[in-house]
Amino acid sequence: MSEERRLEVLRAIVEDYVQTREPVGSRVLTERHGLGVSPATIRNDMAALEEAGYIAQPHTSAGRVPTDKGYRLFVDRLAEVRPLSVAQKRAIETFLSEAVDLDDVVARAGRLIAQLTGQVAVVQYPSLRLSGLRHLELVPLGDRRLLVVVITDTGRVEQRFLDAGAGPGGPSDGLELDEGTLGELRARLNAAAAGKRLSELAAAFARVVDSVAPELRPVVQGVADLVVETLGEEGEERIVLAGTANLARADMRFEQGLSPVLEALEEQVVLLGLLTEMAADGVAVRIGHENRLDGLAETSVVASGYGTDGDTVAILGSVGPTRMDYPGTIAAVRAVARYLSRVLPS
Amino acid sequence: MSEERRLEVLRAIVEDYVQTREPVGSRVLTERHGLGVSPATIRNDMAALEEAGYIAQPHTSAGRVPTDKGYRLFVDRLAEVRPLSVAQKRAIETFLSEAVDLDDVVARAGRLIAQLTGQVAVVQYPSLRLSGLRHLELVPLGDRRLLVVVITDTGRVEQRFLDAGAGPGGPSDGLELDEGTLGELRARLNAAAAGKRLSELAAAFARVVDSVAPELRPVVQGVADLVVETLGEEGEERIVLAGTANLARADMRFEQGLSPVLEALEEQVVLLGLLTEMAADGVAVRIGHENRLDGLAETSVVASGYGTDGDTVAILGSVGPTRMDYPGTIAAVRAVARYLSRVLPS
DNA sequence: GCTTAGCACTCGGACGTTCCGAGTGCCATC
DNA sequence: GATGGCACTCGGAACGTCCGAGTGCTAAGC
Repeated sequence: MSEERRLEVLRAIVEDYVQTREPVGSRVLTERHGLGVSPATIRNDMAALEEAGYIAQPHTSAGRVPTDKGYRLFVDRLAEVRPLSVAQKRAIETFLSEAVDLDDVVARAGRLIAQLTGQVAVVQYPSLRLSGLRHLELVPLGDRRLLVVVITDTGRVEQRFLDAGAGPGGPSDGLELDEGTLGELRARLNAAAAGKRLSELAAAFARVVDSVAPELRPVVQGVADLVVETLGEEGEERIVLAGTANLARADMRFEQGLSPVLEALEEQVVLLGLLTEMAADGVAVRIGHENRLDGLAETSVVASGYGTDGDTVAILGSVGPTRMDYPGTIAAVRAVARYLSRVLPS
Repeated sequence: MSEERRLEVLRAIVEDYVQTREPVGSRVLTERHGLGVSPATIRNDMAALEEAGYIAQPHTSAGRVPTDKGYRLFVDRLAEVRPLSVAQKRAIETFLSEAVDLDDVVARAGRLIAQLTGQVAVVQYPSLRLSGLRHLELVPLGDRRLLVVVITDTGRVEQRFLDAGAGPGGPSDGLELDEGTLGELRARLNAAAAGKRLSELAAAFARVVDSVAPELRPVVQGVADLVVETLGEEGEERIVLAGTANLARADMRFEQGLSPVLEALEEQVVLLGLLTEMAADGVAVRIGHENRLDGLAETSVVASGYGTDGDTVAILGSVGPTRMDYPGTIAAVRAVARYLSRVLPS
């Protein structure tokens, strides 16, 4: 009973099951995959594989089905990379390069993954915390309110309102924040902050605060606080989904129904946590119960980071049933992550 | 056979069916709703209602089920408005007012509707075409590229790249778009455009183009074109969904499965078209086949416009099975639309 | 003229039984 | 160690029966 053949049997089971969605028995295994031994032999191997926890029987007198552990072994040792076709690669490249802005880039990446994998795509916007500041804009709204617009070097644009009259020691009622004053502030703040990461920003702003006229300090401080808060805020991470309809396709029966799956996907905070955990070099795979979320117990997640110059600024991936085409999904996710990194504003 | 009682019977059928999800027969009708007549009488009325197309039998020896036409009559003439509780209203108000920016407002509105109706929420971002321009920002990116940021009076922020060297008669290679020049342009453009709607913008910009130094004209023209294009572009309309998981709940069986429903909801362009069609004073209802989308043949859409000062700038609504609680859904959609209008930046 | 009681009729779905075949584990043999 | 043979299990399809909800119709009643 060679160890090698046993693995071969596992691979055959996984591939067959992924394709047919039926528990696979010893006979079809010998017929459809050229294993060159008899069903009885296979049965012995299967018994061993079941003993070791790689496969299981839904019920007596049914074929075998891979377990999470079985898929894990398959992904780690048995799956062969299957590169995309040239046509597919070109399609990805052109589709992404036609995007008009960051929203569009992210949306297109999602649609690509959903389409290539036939599953649900998850794409995180470039994280604000990992982005540098490109430009800071102050827009007077009248009534002493300011609109602060933060533009990052990853292309995100965030806006916040600031009540310039608020806070202790706010400017006296007579203070005018005219376009000239604002322009000066804008120039100074931008000069101090350009290109800086969150960790360096607070200090840079502090120096600006000290350098302006005393009556302006509260306002500048307010702006500085708001910017730091905006870039650092956990809640501002954003995720988009695509291809949810794929989950409802007939060939995607989930044991527990898809309610829990959809619910898990809607919990953006939790989902984000899962993705963040998965950040790693290259593509990471979480199978079934490996991701702790109950709703995703019957699903696997294939994810990869992306970002300019090897800097990971966010994560994207594909979610599907544990019984998914791992090689294909991994190839698709990797390809989209790569092209996305290339297209991002640098 | 009074006309009045017949309508009463229809109302009872709709209400009972919505609640129980079972075809309703003549007996339970007399028992559960105080109609004061015998089952046989009801049967006569039912035969008439069926003849007129308001109800139907799934099969012989089953009770009756309302048709789309029946729901329509119910909504138009029989449904009583059921105002939300004070607690609910307060919850809406506080939850919306805690939003930190437009994205957050829209997302929260969606979650509210999804939660109040137990269905899928659809919320459109304030339409760019219906928004006025609040502020225009020009950010130099070096290499003669500009980032043009458009901020509307509805709070949306859009960004576009502009290659200032492109186009016929572009600036000579030596031309520097320094901060000073840009500042001047920014001020002029904003002065010309502030508060203007799309229709008036082109003319206003044209005057600015004429007033600047000849070598700057191509750049200014480029910015003007880009802004007009951005505000006018159909593709830039945005929609978010919330509560998709509600569709998968056990009590939401669709005849055709929910695949077509999810697919229809993912087709943002088509969905947007549907919502736009529904724009009207107050809340509009589309029942079953009334909305032409095949995927939504088994669903109804309840939608309402929202916007400051009675100006409708976008639409939001709820999508659920035709067998939905119309009074409750209508009340929820209307309430959220109202509070949203109040919270929007004015 | 509308309402009602009575009654024959229909039909979907629940329930019980049978039957079949896929698939297994084990054992003796090669 | 691999294989053929064999008894065994069990899920699910197929089929028949039965029951009751619900109907439409007719004739009698208010």
